[in-house]
Amino acid sequence: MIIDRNSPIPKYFQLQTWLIEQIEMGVFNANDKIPTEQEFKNLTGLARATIRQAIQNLVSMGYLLRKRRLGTFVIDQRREKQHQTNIGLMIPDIRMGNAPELARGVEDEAALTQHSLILCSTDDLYVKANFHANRLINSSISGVIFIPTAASDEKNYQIIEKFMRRNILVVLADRSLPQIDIDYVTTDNFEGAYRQTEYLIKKGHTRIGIVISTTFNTMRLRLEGYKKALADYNISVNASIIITDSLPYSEERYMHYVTDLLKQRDKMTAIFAGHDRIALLFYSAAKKMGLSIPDDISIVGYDDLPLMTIKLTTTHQPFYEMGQESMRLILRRIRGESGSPQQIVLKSFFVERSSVLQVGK
Amino acid sequence: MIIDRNSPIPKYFQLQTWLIEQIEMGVFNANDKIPTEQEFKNLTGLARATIRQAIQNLVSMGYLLRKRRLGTFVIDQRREKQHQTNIGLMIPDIRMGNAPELARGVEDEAALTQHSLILCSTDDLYVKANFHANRLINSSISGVIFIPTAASDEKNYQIIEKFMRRNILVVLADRSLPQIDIDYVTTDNFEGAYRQTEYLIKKGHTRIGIVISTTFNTMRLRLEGYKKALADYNISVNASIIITDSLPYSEERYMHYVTDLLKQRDKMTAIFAGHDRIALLFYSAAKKMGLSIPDDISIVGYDDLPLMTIKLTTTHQPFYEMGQESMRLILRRIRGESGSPQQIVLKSFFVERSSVLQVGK
DNA sequence: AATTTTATATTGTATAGACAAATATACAAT
DNA sequence: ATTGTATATTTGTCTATACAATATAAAATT
Repeated sequence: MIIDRNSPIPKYFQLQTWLIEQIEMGVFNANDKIPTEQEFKNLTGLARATIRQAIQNLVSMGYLLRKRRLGTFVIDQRREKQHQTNIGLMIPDIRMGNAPELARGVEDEAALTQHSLILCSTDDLYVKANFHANRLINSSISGVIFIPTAASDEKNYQIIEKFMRRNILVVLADRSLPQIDIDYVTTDNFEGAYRQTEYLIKKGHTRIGIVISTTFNTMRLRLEGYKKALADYNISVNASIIITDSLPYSEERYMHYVTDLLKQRDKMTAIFAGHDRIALLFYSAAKKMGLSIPDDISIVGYDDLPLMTIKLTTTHQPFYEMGQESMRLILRRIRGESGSPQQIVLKSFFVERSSVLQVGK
Repeated sequence: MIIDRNSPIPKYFQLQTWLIEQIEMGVFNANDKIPTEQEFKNLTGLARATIRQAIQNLVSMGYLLRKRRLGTFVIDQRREKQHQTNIGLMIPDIRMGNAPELARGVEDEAALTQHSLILCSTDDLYVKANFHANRLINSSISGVIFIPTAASDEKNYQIIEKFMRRNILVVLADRSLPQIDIDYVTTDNFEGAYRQTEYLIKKGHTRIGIVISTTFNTMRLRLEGYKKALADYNISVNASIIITDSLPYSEERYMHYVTDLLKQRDKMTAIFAGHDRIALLFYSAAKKMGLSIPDDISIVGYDDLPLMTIKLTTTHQPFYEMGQESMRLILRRIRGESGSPQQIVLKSFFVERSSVLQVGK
């Protein structure tokens, strides 16, 4: 039976753990009435006070609710979860690129339903992500928006699983991971890059270089988009002006690539910079080498950072909306919407400024 | 005595409320031993089980701690507060200027003690600040770093008081408020502006204009620093080239001021832009008017935004450190450090680039 | 049909008493 | 000096019992 009278474990405690087990195993479901004190007395042979002690403990632990004359009922744990109103945002660095836009999108959407945003910067490192994950789990969040780190896919899965094991909702933003079926929100990197490369071709450019990191699948998709556009227009490219690097972006390293490429500028008339910060390196390097953009070389970027005075032709990614959508996904799941994982791909748009010259004709 | 035997209020409840009163009134202090069950029995005439019921309730409410053989002790509520590990950051907009730097400083410092940062953007509006304040209070934070909004001082006080009434620690960052004695962290805006103006003077400039908002005391201090430097060097200024505005910054309005000022450029050789974003407007406007910086006019900014390609001479404000210091102040208070409110003024430093020309000589 | 009363089941409050477990302290034995 | 033992104290566990309060459901009354 439920109670072992020879055990040194207190009887009230035996009853208490048995009850918790039943609830967690779903034998007693949310809002179910559990046996009355009298029934437990008959069931276990314990004194009413002992039974009360067990039940009372579970009441103060939030498992049970007692109603005079009516009985004792199991509290809906999911409902309780709705009262947890914190959402984690794990982002490489709030100071980087469009991270503030994304954060603000999440925040505004969260505020609509009285949710709060807990900010965690991972610096793209597994160790930091893991550290913050543990903290977030401890402070009992109901969901997390996670931008995978630059670590291996395996490591990123570990982080995600850690959340999922604890019933914390996970949405990936911007970057997705292969072989994992989970809600995510990203932008049309392939299409955006295709569109942008096509624009260069239509501006008369055929010799188009690219400098891009391949750390994240977003970047790899941009590279694919660039290649597809060239293929579709039957343009073959000199492999020496396709510069890729699997390590995360660093200014010094990329400054080398940029300078190298500018030195071989007889090989090309335009360059696709993997993102706006790389494009800016071209502006700096060009200035040093006495070159002018777009007169000596055309440049396109990607991201549309707020650059104020530099008129860079680029693709705007809707980071604010990405934040909003990620948050909306989590909220829908919190509300109990089930169904297969959703992949939301947001439209980016091309912004024509004046860093590309019309050539030929 | 403690228990009224004729009252319809349950006796255990009477004892319980009496105990809470004693604790909250400080009759029983943190770590004090309260009477034993036997003593309470003699004191109140209640049965031991009834006394236990009262005490047990306070244990599960977190007021008391029982130790076998030793007795029952009052838990240090302040110590307990350390277990609430969320800190609010109320900032105008995470996307604006150096807000991400500050947020990251707060976050990194908070992470050291396992604290989390809840991000709230106020858009410099009282209503939003109030909305977030209510939310933060509900999610039980232990402290808040508040950057006062552009609303009246009175309204800002209301927000602060709301937190203080609930024993939530408040630290002001960047902007301080008059007539309120509270912890704050800011930078040496007066000195920074003085230093910068002095630099212009030493570069041979005597006719120096300024465009600055006076909404916040940080800005007013910069204006004071500018005026003091000129006075110290016996330079009198044409009031028409001192342009101030008490409304919060808006790009369109300031573009007018900037353009106006550039049109009267015969009146001056250098301009002190209240902050870097205003300085950037000068770059844009100058470009349109075919002017060159610094050849036609010298510009200094303030803030040291990451501008990449523009070589603006400006003053760097240590926003990351400001975040760190704000967080450290809160942590010290959480740890129970008392003492009068602290005002921390961080040193900013002048960054000489190439937006100022040597004149005269 | 609507209202009031009554019965009853269930939890809530309260008492009395007994023994168990733990631990600080003092003291004894090794 | 360490280890073991005894003792007193305090909280912990458990039983048995009694009556109170409350909400539902059934019965009685209007």
